Amino acid sequence: MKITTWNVNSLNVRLPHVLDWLKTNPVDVLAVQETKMDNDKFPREAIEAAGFQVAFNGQKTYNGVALISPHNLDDVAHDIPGLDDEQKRVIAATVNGVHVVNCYVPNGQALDSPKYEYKLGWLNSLNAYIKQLLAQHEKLVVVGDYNIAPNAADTHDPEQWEGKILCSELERAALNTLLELGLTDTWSRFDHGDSTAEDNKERFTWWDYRAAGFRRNLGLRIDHVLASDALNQVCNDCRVDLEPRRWERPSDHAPVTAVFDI
DNA sequence: ATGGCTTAGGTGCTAAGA
Repeated sequence: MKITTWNVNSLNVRLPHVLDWLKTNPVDVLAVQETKMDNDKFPREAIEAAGFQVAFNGQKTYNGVALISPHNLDDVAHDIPGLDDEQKRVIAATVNGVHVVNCYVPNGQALDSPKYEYKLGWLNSLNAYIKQLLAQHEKLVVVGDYNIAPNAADTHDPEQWEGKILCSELERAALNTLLELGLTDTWSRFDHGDSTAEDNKERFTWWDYRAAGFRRNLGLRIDHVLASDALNQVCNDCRVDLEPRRWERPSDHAPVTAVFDI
């Protein structure tokens, strides 16, 4: 079973990329973030016509998440229970017995921004939600754009990013709390080359559009596939696909796929 | 050099992303 997370940065713009990528990458679940469209604008027909089931939770202009699968999406759930949040950032469903939670974690903007407080509170609520789900689902994956680089090596320039948004102590602590509930960052288990090599793009999932960020590999690893113990034990790969980042008019994020022997 | 580019909304610019 293959499960992919991809921040598409507008599904309106990126739908052709998504459908093209799925043709050559037959994954079991594709979790997308930043669809940036209301539910009544969602291209359900185009995705279903390509042979997929789809569930979506969107809003105009900002945020928005969706799950795409060739299999049935069961027990679809939206948002974080008990969290009063206008922003559409979470959708979950069960696919072939695996419960998949797709998250678009708030960016936070800067440590002195109210958005940073929102991000930390949001992560606190996510942790409580995932704790409940882990008690209910042995096979659980929590995927998405976390907007957190877990370690210094997950940035192109650890000195530049030290303590900055996406890399701050409290953000990393919130991610660690999530992992300590019983999840593993599957990417970290596999070899991705020299983590200090400037030209190694395999270690990042996002590159700034500005200043030729992709060519110069000004990247961060902020998109993750976290797996419960039962799934982690049968995970045999997790890696980023750089190809769609090279296509014309790409998303600034690349897809990350984990493979499970189930 | 805290900019660089890309998106949405709306039609000239601002806001937001990370």
